Amino acid sequence: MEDRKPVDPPHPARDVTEHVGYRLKRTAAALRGAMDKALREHGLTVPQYACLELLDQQPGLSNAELARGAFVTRQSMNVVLRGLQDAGLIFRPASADHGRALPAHLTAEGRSRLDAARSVVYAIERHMVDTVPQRRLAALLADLDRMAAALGG
Amino acid sequence: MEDRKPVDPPHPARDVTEHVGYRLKRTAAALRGAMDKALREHGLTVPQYACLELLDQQPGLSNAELARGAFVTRQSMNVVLRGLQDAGLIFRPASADHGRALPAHLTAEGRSRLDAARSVVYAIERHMVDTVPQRRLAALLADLDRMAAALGG
DNA sequence: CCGCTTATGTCAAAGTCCTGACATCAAGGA
DNA sequence: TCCTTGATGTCAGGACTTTGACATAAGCGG
Repeated sequence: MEDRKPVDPPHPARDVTEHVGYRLKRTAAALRGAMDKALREHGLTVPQYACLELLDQQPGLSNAELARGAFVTRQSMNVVLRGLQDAGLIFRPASADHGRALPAHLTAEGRSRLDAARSVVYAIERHMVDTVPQRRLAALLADLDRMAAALGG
Repeated sequence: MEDRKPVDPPHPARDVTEHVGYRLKRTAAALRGAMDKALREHGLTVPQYACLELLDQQPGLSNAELARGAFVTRQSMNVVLRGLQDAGLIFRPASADHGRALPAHLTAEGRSRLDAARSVVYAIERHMVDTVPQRRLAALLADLDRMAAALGG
């Protein structure tokens, strides 16, 4: 145990840029920026795209459920939904049959717009993921999950 | 039917929540939320804390340099700096001797506030990092770096 | 020396997002 | 039954961030 010569303690690195949190934010910011730039050419924002993607895979999600899925508040998701609805990309019934939750669904145009945007987003993600060794990918996903769970995500 | 065949293709997972980008955003959002809640008790926002941390390790950074380090625009960082300056946590000379960049420095109060906030932030990060197996940590950092670099971060 | 490029700080305007608050609705227990 | 709890949709206000633009200043090559 005393053969350990580095003066700096291994855990709290002296440089913040060495911290996991900093790297995490850095990578997330880079991904957000790349997606933002690519989606702008398709007339979509990142939250809008996330909303469409969620609705494609789980039709009928309510505003609150979409908000949790996109990691924003209900209020923010509400304006996103209004925008998508005004653009004719999604459809919501005027009133709910059960409870207050209004189930949202993609329109035909919404689905085609999503397909177009999906191709560029997937290309970005592919380019990003291809830089990590394939056999580490599962571990990476698991680690991200564990960290999120530890923080109450 | 055969035993447990991988019906879903391994690469473009059908469920967005399986994508690396989604997990990344999820984890980053969880960390941001935890930090936001903890820092609020210290009267600091996350960008303000990031700014103090950067200035502690690299005194004399300019507005633009801090903005790049905190992954925000120069305009946003300018607002952050004004707030920190009004609160007496940082100090900037009124005019620059060389160029237009105004080097910022922590005040004594800024340093003490940072020390207090740092303890809770480090506790959060420690709790998060402790969930990933120690021998994977270096690989995790490397993978995050590679992904950010691939995206031009 | 002069023009060009790059980088910086700043301002104005808009958009985005969150906090706080309120009313509604379903479910469960006293 | 009542009513407490939890979840949802919505509104208003403010805080934060970004986009676009402009003027200034250093570096460089002609």
